[in-house]
Amino acid sequence: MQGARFDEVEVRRPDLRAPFPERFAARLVGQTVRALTRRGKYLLAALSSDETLLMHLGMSGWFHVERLERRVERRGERRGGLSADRQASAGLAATAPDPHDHVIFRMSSGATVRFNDPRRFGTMELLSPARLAAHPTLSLLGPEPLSEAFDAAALARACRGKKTSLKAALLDQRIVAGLGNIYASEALHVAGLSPRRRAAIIATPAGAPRDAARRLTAAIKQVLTEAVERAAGSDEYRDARFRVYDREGQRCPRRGCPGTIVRRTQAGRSTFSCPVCQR
DNA sequence: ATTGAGACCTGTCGGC
DNA sequence: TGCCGACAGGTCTCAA
Repeated sequence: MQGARFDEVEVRRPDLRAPFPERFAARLVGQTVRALTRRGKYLLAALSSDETLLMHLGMSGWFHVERLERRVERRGERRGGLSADRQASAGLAATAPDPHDHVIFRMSSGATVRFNDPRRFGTMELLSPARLAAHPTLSLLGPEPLSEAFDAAALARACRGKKTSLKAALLDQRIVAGLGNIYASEALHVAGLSPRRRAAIIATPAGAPRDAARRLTAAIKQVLTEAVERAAGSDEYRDARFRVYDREGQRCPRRGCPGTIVRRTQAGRSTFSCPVCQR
């Protein structure tokens, strides 16, 4: 998409979690994507008109990219290796779109980009610079977890005085941007911290980082870095093997730990942890 | 002001 | 085989 123009925009189902912007397709066609970036779980396409196309995948959303130059695509994708069913659905797309393909972008580069989202929790917004800057969620996002700005001091400051649990704090996008339910559990396990402890325990009353803040910050960076490396080009969600997520009743993977993974509900979400090595 | 619960929507899976 | 409830990766709103 980057550097390419929207030649055709097909909205096949305009009612995602939020309704589509007025005249969404008409406003996109003819515009060029100046840059394609990410902030937290949001994707941003900066457009030639200075507007931004803001996209979120929700729970079940995904983008499928298909190019006209098939040979180029095959070579490019070999390293990651698409799963067999995804290749099959790619072949089908041209003739019989999936009923959950809600938006289709046809780009001047020859790429066709389909946004598919069975649960329709995803969103697409088209925002002026002013409305982008004032976006109620985006403007409040915390630091990028893999940036230098995210360190033990920043995490401790954000958690200072918080009565909520560590798990809930990690899911709060204002504290750190982009962690979801899986990697919140994973990071707490790596850090050896119980998801049920109060978030405030990682900071001194003055907001300075305790050792737990250092361990947690390092653990977040570690699990995300590993996940990105593993996920590049593959179906990460289905293929991934997690330390604790979705492993209730199994042995704790920490060397020498005799614990068994438990699942508990916190703030309406499943949390997985080892009650022996996470304190 | 913070916090947790419920809502949004569809698909899948396990149990009976 | 078929039906039913539980559960799923994320926000967002509302009421306590």
